[in-house]
Amino acid sequence: MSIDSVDDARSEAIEHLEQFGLSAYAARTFVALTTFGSGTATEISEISNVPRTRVYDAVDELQERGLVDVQQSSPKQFWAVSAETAQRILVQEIEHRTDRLNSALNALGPRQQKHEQQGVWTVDDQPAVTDRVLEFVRGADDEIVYMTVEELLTDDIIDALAAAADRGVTIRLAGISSDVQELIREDVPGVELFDSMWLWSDTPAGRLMMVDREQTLVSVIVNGKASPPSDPRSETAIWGAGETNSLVVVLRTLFTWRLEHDEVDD
Amino acid sequence: MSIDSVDDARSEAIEHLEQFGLSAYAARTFVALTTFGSGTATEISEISNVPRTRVYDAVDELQERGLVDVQQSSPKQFWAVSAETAQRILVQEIEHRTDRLNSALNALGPRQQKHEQQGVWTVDDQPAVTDRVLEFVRGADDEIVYMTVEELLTDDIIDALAAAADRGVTIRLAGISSDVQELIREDVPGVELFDSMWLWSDTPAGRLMMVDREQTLVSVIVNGKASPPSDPRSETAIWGAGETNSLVVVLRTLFTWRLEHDEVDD
DNA sequence: GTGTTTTGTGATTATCTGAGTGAAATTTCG
DNA sequence: CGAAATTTCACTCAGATAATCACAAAACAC
Repeated sequence: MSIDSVDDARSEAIEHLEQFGLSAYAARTFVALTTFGSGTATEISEISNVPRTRVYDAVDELQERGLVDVQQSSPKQFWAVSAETAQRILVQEIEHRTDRLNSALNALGPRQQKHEQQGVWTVDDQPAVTDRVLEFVRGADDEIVYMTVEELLTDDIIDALAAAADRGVTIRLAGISSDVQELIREDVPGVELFDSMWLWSDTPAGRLMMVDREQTLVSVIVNGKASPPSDPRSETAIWGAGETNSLVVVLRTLFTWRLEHDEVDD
Repeated sequence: MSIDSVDDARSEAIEHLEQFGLSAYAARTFVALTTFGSGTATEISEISNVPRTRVYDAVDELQERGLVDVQQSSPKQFWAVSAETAQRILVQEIEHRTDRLNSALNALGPRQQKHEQQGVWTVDDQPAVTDRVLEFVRGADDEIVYMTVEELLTDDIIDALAAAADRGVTIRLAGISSDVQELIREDVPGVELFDSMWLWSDTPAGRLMMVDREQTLVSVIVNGKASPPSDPRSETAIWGAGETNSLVVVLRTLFTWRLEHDEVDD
């Protein structure tokens, strides 16, 4: 293990600890202590570059979080919990927080979801688009039509589709190469696969979906812009909901025609 | 649901969102949007007290985290994801972070744990003490002696003890009322229970433990100080490790005598 | 089409937290 | 007791973020 890789790990650990709400001093102190297990303020200061006089504050902070124990002697000795224990402590804090956040948000009164909407919303970045797709799939009652390319048919989406199928939702999938079709059939029983070459046969792909004929989403990969090989996950989507929503109307027309036409071939 | 309870939930949600790294404006904007589902900058400003001109920055921040979608019209409309989705997004971020943190910490080189130590370390607050107890139990190889009162024999400790018993560690427990003894026997097969009235029969209880005869921990409940009914979870412990550690030597002597003496009665 | 209001963007100021520094108080040890 | 180290405390400074303001662009009213 080279000096650099240790230094990298060190600064990465510090960075992440700060994101858990620790001060810079506390984070650096903890990392210093973790490499040794224990040490005095002077020792900590030397390898962490934390001013010696402020090590004590940093340790106080860590102690309150249960990450460090102290030996009441002079000079004081400080001891850090193991990486595993630290992780356990931090994760537990987070879980507690997410629970409280969730109940607080729900206490604000469940708002009226879905239903009629006028405009069209835009979502940026692939993870966010995937989130929206998942949300739609999870809320589906009757039918899901989903056209995409394999790169965008990730495991979490397949799982959500399978769950929807389980509760009786009709799944209609398109855009899958025949190789993958078999796999999908196994994972999502009852899925209905149909061709879709009439669209983006070779274009910079995206997704196209309709749920219960009243929610629709269209996305495109937009890495054609500045730097093609830079970030392949730049995707932009628009979506709309409601019987009379313009985007819904357009896509429903398209899909309906396509699906009916398909039934003949099938 | 009264105004106050809604307000409470609101500020609590804001507080927690900030702890996830959101700015105050972003947090308040998100909460405002969550109550409505969607709205314009002016509407958001009115109920969130975020300066209208700053709502846009706040929304940018939320958009980058995938918590809000935008409608490109004038006036712009903003839409917030559901509480469930928000939680999913945030938890996923956190999980990613803890993974990276853990590997970074482990990359710092596993330090030499346990072994000979000179002094005794002090731990404050009940959760932290429990953490240390758990750490000891998990690292036990041969034998665990644990004396405590029922309040401090929580489920996670019982689980850890059961796991230790599974891998062949001898468990010797004391301080349990006979009512609970039966339960313990079921959860931790092979556990050895012995009496302990010679200590703290009715005193402000604590814990006393020894692992592999080379790690020991003593704790006391200290709520006798300022306000008795204030915080019942104020516990302070000291622990030490190593064959020759003074605390270990003392406790080992006590325990050894006690255990041998006990065998006769048993 | 023009004047007025609303909306969006950018620049500017104020406030606050936390990093960094240094001076006193305490302790240890010769 | 005095010197050196340790520990605590008070203070300055910088960067971030909250808050305000000024202006351009768009929508609306008439």
